[in-house]
Amino acid sequence: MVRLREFDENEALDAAMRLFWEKGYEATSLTDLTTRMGIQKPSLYSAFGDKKRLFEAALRRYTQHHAARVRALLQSRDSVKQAFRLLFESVAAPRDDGGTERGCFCINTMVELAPHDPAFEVLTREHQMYLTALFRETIERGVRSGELRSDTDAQSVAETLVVSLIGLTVLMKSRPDRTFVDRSVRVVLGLLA
Amino acid sequence: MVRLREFDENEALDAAMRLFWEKGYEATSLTDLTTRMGIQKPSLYSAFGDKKRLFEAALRRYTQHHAARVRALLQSRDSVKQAFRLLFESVAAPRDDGGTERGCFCINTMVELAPHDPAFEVLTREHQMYLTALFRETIERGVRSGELRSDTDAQSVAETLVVSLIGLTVLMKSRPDRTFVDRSVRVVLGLLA
DNA sequence: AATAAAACGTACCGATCGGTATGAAAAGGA
DNA sequence: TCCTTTTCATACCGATCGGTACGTTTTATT
Repeated sequence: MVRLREFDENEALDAAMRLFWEKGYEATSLTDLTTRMGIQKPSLYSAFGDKKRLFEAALRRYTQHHAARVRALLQSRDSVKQAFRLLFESVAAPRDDGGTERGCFCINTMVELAPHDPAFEVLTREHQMYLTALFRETIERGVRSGELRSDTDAQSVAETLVVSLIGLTVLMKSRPDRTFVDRSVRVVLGLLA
Repeated sequence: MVRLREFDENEALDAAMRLFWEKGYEATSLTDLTTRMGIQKPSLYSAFGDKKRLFEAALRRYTQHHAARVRALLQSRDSVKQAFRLLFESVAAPRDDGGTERGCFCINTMVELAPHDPAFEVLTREHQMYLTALFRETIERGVRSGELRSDTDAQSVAETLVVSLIGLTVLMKSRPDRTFVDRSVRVVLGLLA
């Protein structure tokens, strides 16, 4: 029995993720979605449920990929300071391109949906907590290696770096001066000593 | 000649501001607006133009009030450290209320509209620059009074505090633990020394 | 009191919203 | 090959979207 899917669910979800990431939940219509996903509405509904459920699936996909990327980036350098500098500069990069400027999907969702939907409040909080754990572990590695001062409060510094990274990501959306961004990154990374 | 307005433009704009602040641009409908503003659609259009123009007027009103509030708060204490602590704690406050949790209208707009609308990119950037100037002047006051170290880089620290305050405001939307918030505020304010 | 100008309430506009009913097409099991 | 089951495409649903035409009511001026 059965007729099998003619589209790849992962590819379709990926397309939905990029669209929600770029435009947000409310500003993205089902027409936008079906066009970019390359499927029709009934296929979308049978595979992913309604718009909110599709959005949630897209966000979960994003947070998993994002967490993996941050983890890989932090582990890509022996120097903890270098690793964090790499991470912050990947956010502070100019992006004066023609490409799409999207920031962080999870942060966008924190602003648009978390205050009005407990499910997204939890989902976004858990991602920030996970990033904080990654940061703390990396800082602890730096303490063990002797790169960072032995009296470093890894947890507190990790939390502060997460807050700063969120702030920097949001601020970038207003395209501030490079000097502004560079100086604040320098000060923030100065917390690692 | 002429028949005069039966509603107060400032009151109506104030109601629109609170609504956009709470729900964002896309999620706020004209029906929501006319209901809360207490006027009909033709009155809204003749007084404020279309939805985007009304939103822009509401945001300008917000940034003016917000800037005045921050300025007053920073000037309310002789101690610069105390003043910034007051400001950051007003953002980090629990708000475990039944009231509306809204965060900062300007930050919400940075996330929702600035990346897709140059007018709001400029408007939100200018507000952040103004806040940065307020912070810098306050820090310089602390340096002059001897409360802060004389080698303090007022501009860089001001920029970093703005970034941190944005990050904290956004993070609050996911209702993180008090301990997380308190520790990161403590570390950030540690930049004032 | 007559008039002209502006704001009011109502009722409506086409377009689009998120979501679905329906029937044809496709494919594994018998 | 026939049947059953799922997916596909089309066409459609009521509701709501942002925005406006229009006729009435109000008011300052003459």
